[in-house]
Amino acid sequence: MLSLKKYLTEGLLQFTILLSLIGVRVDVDTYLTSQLPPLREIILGPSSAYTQTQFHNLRNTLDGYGIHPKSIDLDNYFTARRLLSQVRALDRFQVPTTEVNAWLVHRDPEGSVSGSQPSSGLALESSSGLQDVTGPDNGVRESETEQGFSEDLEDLGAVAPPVSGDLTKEDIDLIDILWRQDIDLGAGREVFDYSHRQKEQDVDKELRDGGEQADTWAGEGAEALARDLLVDGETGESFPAQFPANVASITEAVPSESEPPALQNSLLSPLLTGTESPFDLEQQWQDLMSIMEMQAMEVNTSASEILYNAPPGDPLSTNYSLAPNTPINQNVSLHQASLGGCSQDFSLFSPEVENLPVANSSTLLPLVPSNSTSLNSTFSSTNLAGLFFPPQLNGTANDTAGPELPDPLGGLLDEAMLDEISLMDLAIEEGFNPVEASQLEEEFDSDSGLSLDSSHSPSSLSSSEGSSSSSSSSSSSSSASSSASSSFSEEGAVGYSSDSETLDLEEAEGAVGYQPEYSKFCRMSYQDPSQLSCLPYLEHVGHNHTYNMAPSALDSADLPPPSTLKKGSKEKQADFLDKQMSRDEHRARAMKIPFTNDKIINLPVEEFNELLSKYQLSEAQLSLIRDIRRRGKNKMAAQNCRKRKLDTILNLERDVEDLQRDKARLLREKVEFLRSLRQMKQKVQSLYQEVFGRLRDENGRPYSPSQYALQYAGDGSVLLIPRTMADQQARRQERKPKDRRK
DNA sequence: CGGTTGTGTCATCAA
DNA sequence: AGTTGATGACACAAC
Repeated sequence: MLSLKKYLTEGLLQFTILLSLIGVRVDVDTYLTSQLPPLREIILGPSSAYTQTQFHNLRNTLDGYGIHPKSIDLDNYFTARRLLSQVRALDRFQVPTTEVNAWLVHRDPEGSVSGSQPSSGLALESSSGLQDVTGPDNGVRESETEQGFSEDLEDLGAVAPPVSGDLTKEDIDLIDILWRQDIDLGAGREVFDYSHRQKEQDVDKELRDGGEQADTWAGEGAEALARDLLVDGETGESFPAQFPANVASITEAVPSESEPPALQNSLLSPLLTGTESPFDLEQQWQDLMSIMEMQAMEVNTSASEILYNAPPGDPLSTNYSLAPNTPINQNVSLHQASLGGCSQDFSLFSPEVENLPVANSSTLLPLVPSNSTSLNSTFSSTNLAGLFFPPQLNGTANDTAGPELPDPLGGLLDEAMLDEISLMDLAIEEGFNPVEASQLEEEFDSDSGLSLDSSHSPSSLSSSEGSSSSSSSSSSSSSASSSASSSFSEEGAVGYSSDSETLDLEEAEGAVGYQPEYSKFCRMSYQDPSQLSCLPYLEHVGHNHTYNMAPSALDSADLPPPSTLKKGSKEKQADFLDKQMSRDEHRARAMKIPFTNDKIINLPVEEFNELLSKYQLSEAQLSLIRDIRRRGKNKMAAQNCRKRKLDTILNLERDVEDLQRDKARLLREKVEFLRSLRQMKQKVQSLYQEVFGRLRDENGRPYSPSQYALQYAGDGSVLLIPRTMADQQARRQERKPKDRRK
């Protein structure tokens, strides 16, 4: 029994590990097509692993444990994978093209090497630097990946150090393209796509090696930095080369001198005051709730505890809270103090700033509306058009209520997301070892082979089972069928039908001069002492499983009874065997049933009826035989049922794990996306600020941001329009997505 | 001694 | 209609 348990436990554990490991890399399709053909059927249709036949066959192996569960596990595993793919398809962020692009990038790590590797190099540097900087604050983080994640999150605000030399041409090209898109198109969608392209690159790298998550995550920051650098370079002295095409349409001339920071800041403030759409709010609620659930599930408890207990001054939260705060703050001087400079998009998130998260929060938070601290306040307005119509000066309801509502949620969500992601994804996905997986796979194959080996119907005895029972049963059942049948077939049928019917079973047992040889060898096939010694685990089995033996084996086991046994040992064995006998066996012996319970239970119906017809059995005997058969089969069925139940539970467990991992991945992707979006917004804001600040009216005076605003036209041109018009259009733009959602 | 676990058994349903 | 498998429920033994 203990060995059986151990075997079961270890097997399940190993297989669980295998599946979790495979879950990181394995492509379901390959399994479907090549390795496990039945799985296709299983996935496409009802699980064949749950069919009675298969289960039954598997169960008729040595013990059934460790073999069948694997097949079922695989079945459920792939079902889980399918479910997971569906979950992935949910696209909770409502991002068109997210899935396809992401998968493409995932599938082809080579293709993105040129574009992503340098970034990852940058990321490494930045992350390491950040790690050094923020080390004391993040002392609780233990694993490398966690650190990477955290650092990456820190990168949300902290841009990697300027290592522009590492940028490849592709990087610069990409940056350039994105830059132009930002400028030319001026629509939220482009920013959105860009952010996703960025995200895809990150995800790609991430998938390629979970251990490089820090690189991946920080890579984006590095890329953003690259863009930033590019922007800075272009916005420094001369007007950006990409700009004039659009700026040409501006109604007023654009002086080339730099603008006073005050004006820039006053412009930047409204820009950063992104309006939060109800959709975002709802999504964040959902995410928040899901995060709560995940917390409750205590998955990766230790990691979660560690991460959730991150110090309040953690750069992660600080970045999230600080960055949006400042823009919302409409005080020019304050804004200037926080942002430091409009041309420096990410100066706010420089490591120096991160070094003093608490100080920043203490200084900045009080200046900010109480609940307007969230990256969502800046991220929320995916519609850039709204971004370009700074509304705060008009003081419309949308301006105040809209962006502020989701802020507290956003802050919670972001922190929770970060924690969750780190604890979920890293704990589950890290440490995937292909070699180990292959070994496990081999193990699985061997096991499956075993199962196949023994997965024949009860009528055909498996070799493994034969070793355990049939070989010994050969002696016993042979004695039963040879000696017993020879003696019982005449005697039994005729002799004791009368008294056996009336006698109590036990009485009959004791009353009838029952040959010990019969009881010994007839029923328990493995009760030969020599055989028993070879099967020590059977000693722990309080019940016999002789019904597992195939009749053929029993039939083929017609060997003469071991007459050489000494009487003392015989008695001992008899006692032992009596204890080993099941109730039905006792009953059968009491009723002098002339064949083994194994036969009774495992023979096919035809053979069983044939066997019954051979003997002249009383009604009580026939009834008992049918009961024995029924109970025996039911016992097997119950065992199968229990194993199946256990497998189902285990599979559900694994499904939950997979879903949680997937959820963590999605959340991480969302963080990536939000980060990208925020960066893009900041960039757009700085550009807006710069362009607007360079505008002069006919008198050479700058336009007042309270009266005028820049607007991107659909054709990419930029117009200077009165703010009232801009607000109207912005409101119209906001209404659209709402209607679309309905 | 009570809770847990494993097992056998019965009743029942469905195929 | 009988057989068989699946499964919930229960009892019992072992731990």
